[in-house]
Amino acid sequence: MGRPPCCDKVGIKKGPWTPEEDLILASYIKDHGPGNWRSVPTNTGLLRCSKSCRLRWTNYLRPGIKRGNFTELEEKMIISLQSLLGNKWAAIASYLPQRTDNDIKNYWNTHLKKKLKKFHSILHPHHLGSSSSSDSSTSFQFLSKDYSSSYDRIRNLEHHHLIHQNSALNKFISSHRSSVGSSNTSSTTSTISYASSTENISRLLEGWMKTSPNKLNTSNSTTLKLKATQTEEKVLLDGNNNSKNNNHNTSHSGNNNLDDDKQLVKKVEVQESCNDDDDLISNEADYFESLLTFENISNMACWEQKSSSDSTTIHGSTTSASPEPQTTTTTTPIEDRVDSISESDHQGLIEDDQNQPPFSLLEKWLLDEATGQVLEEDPMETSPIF
DNA sequence: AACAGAATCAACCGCAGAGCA
DNA sequence: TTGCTCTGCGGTTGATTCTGT
Repeated sequence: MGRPPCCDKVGIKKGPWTPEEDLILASYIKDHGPGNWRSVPTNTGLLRCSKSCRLRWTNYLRPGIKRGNFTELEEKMIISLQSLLGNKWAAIASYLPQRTDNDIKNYWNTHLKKKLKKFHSILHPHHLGSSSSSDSSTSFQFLSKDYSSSYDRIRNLEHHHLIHQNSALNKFISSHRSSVGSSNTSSTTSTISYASSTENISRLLEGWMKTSPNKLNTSNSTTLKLKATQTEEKVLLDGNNNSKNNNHNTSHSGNNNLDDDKQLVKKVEVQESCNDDDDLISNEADYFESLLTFENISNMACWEQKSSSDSTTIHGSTTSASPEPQTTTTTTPIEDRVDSISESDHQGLIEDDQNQPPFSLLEKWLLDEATGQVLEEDPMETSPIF
């Protein structure tokens, strides 16, 4: 005998959620925590099925969700992860904790797929129109393939690149996995994005944050996390820029050949796309090439390592997000390189943090909100989802 | 200003795996 | 072991918004 049916199909409301429904759902989850979705509609009186409630919560109401424009960093991470994991949006989303799988999926389908297709057409102008047969799950793969299929030498080069990428990215992923895993149980999840992304709900729930226990600690960690996040993004972006600059001023020992080859790739691309008419396209090519570089992926690993060390630096002993269990596996030479890059950049990270750009108005508002003290323990933050 | 087509994204649908009775 | 529900995921849809004419 199984369980009783989760919800009647009759009388179930569909379509967009109203603010009132959001309020009811958020209030309920505030009191009871997420989970046990089957009981949510009956206990709240919402005429929604449990599935719809869960979806609404995870994709919209859940604290910590960032909405709106994707940063270049996020974009690159999505493309890289998609190439590695395929259309595993939930898995990809786990590396972008502030984004939902739905959001990432939508962004991929509406933006990135087009960009990749466009880039494909740059590589194969004579195939214009035929690339439409490529589906989203393989678009990055075909992109990568484009590099390798045309020129044997480039193929070998790309093979090496992929090895480098996978090594570095796996490192990045494994360290991030532990980070994500531990942050799930930590109490330092930022509440900033929640306020910024669902301000309507936040207003509806005014007083929630201000009456919940533990807010002081959270506010500290929130403030610091905001800074940390800014730093992380800056570092990675700077890293990418640096890596591009390093094409001309190679500073990574052992990368000379790769850099030379990359320039060769670039030249070939230029020849192939000689009919393309504007800087936009060449910029796109640069952009996508940067996605394929070892340095790019390396920087992700560096960024991850930095962020963990940064986190301890910034959080100090008070609100450290989670002891980042750095895996101490035997490292390959490539990983050694990644490590050395990371270490050498560590100091720069701290400096970066000290040179934070001024907070935006919203951030300021949020900081004020956070330092208004208020914060106590948010029931949400103890939930496994966060 | 009005319309059409394109773009966006919240929400739905159906499936699969895990867990429970 | 079986049959059922719950939960999560990926693909798709359709309403809304944006943009160009």
